[in-house]
Amino acid sequence: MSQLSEQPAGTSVPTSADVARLAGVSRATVSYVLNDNTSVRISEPTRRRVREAAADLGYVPHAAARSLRAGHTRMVLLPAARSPAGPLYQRFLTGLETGLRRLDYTVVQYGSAGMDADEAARAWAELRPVAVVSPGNIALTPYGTGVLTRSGAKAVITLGPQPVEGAHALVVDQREVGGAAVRHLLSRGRRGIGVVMPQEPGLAPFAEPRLAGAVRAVEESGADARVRPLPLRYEEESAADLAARWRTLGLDAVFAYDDEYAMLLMRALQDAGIGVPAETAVIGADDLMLGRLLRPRLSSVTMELATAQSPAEMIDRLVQSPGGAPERHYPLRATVVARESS
Amino acid sequence: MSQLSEQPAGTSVPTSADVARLAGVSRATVSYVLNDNTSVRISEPTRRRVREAAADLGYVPHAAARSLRAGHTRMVLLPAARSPAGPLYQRFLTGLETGLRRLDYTVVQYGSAGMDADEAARAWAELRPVAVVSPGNIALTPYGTGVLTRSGAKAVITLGPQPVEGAHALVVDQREVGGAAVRHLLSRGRRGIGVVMPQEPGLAPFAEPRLAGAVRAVEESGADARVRPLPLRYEEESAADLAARWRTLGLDAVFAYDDEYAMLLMRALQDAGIGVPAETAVIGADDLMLGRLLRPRLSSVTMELATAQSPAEMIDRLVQSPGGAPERHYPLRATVVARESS
DNA sequence: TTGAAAGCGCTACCAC
DNA sequence: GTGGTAGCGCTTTCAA
Repeated sequence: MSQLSEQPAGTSVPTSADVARLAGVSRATVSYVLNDNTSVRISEPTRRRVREAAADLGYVPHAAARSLRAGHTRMVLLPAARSPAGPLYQRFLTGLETGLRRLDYTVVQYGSAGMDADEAARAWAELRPVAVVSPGNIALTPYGTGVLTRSGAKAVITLGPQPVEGAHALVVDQREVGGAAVRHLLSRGRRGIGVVMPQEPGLAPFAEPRLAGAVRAVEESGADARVRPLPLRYEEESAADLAARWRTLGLDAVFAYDDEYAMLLMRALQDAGIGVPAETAVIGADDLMLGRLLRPRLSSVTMELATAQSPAEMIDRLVQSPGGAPERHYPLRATVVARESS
Repeated sequence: MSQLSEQPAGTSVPTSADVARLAGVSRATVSYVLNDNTSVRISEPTRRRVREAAADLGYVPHAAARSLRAGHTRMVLLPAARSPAGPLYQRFLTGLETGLRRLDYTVVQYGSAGMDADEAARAWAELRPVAVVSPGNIALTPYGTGVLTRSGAKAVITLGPQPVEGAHALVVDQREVGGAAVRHLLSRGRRGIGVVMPQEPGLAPFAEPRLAGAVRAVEESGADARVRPLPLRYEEESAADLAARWRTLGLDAVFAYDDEYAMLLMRALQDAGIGVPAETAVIGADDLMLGRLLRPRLSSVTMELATAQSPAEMIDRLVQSPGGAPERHYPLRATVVARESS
């Protein structure tokens, strides 16, 4: 058994008072030393004694007590995304976390499985986060933002396809994705354009605006073209059904929602003897590696978040000067990577 | 402006004292009512007055204050997995979260980007979680588990490929995956077996044991076969290089680490004119949908966690009766799904 | 340079 | 039935 005891039932977790006792100083001094408080001068020997005592005891400050005393936390809460943590969101998350950590925030993802929106908002509020960044597929109601701001959150930010009343928004406008895809297909001379609508739950908030953007792009182009939504489940059978009906649909192109659905559909089309791109052009989205491995190589819409400030800096700014009118940012850039399938 | 004010600078967040004042009762009564404390009888009119006051003010209890008073939290902390949130881990996570929430725990993922292991453990300990479940690719040292248990964590559980001293472990023994793949290939009469070793950072803790399992499976089979590790980056170029050298390697099969690497490599082999499975058999792992869409259809090793108790129940049990010897569970079942590529 | 003490919001013990 | 109040661990003002 090591010298650091496993607290066998009786022993309790060390507090700053324990450190003070062991170092032979007061709790105030402990606090000064461990927080490197500059507004007070502590002699070097004392500092060392305190640090050693803290290390010996394995002392770790109690975040709850600290923030209770401080009257606020530095916690940024991210409701954990429900369904598909796509590569874009994954990158966003990593960047945000590192950025915020650098600014000395604590980043916490809160899983809210099986709560309704307002219930979840109250659960988040109990932690008194200084900011909440809510991904698009998590419901955040105006009531929810109210609860959060009233509980002390200085910034409530949504990432969804649509803004939420009362909250700042990084509007990831999915219409751009559909628009870019369709403009590309039109420029290739395609006029009968299918748009895959995934039937998986949770994808509708992304799929609907992509379709809307596709429709709008056709309208704006003035071309004599049409857009047709194509419901599809992420299963081979569903894709085979669609492919079997394909020639009755009179389409010569399809925007397949994303690369994974594109792969599914393209495979089904090819198996049904429909030439890609000869007879039907296919384009996906996300520019996954897998698209480059298909034959024909899959065209895709890439997305990136182009914000003036980094999201972390934006949050920091909103936290430091709260109370401004809700901001709306539209940072999504959609670009087509044309390969062989379109 | 709605009746629920946005706390314009001056107003502060409502406390139970505010609720008490508005309801004309004491803070104690507020606490009794809002927590449905049964050991004390409160009249129905009073209950209603309190609830109404709380709702009017938008009162949300302060988790930090509550747990400070209680002396413990019900927070289960999961260090956020760094790199690849594979489908297996994704499912595990969702199940764990719902299970724990049902048992009234608060589940929180803590992003520890860019901290070293011990630093991270201290950061987690500040939140005084009652349990910590650490995924495999997050480093957890014996020192780290010490810090956590000493700070009051009743259960520290690792999910990694290897157990950690002092912590309970759900050992996801990756060797099984390599073993299953290789036994399958041997049964197909293959004798020169390559094992892809991804060069991406963070995958080594998974890749190494898979290789080890592959080697052991060959030894145990007594077959006159050999295993050869094949470094590969997840890039077309790297795969093309490997494919160009393929015939010099004298291999007739490859376990490609997972389905994505398998797809990459299979494509490169085919492009280099190497027949799959005629000349070389290929098998991946994870049984992704994409494998079924390839031609030939990709064989794969599926994994599932088969635990006696659900992980949530296991955590609850460990929390309720702490202090037992570290448990080791080996819940990984690896099964081969043989398709056309092997 | 250090220490004593107040008080953050909450719950639970004990009086009334 | 309801209220007063101590005290969880921490920081910070004020005194010494």
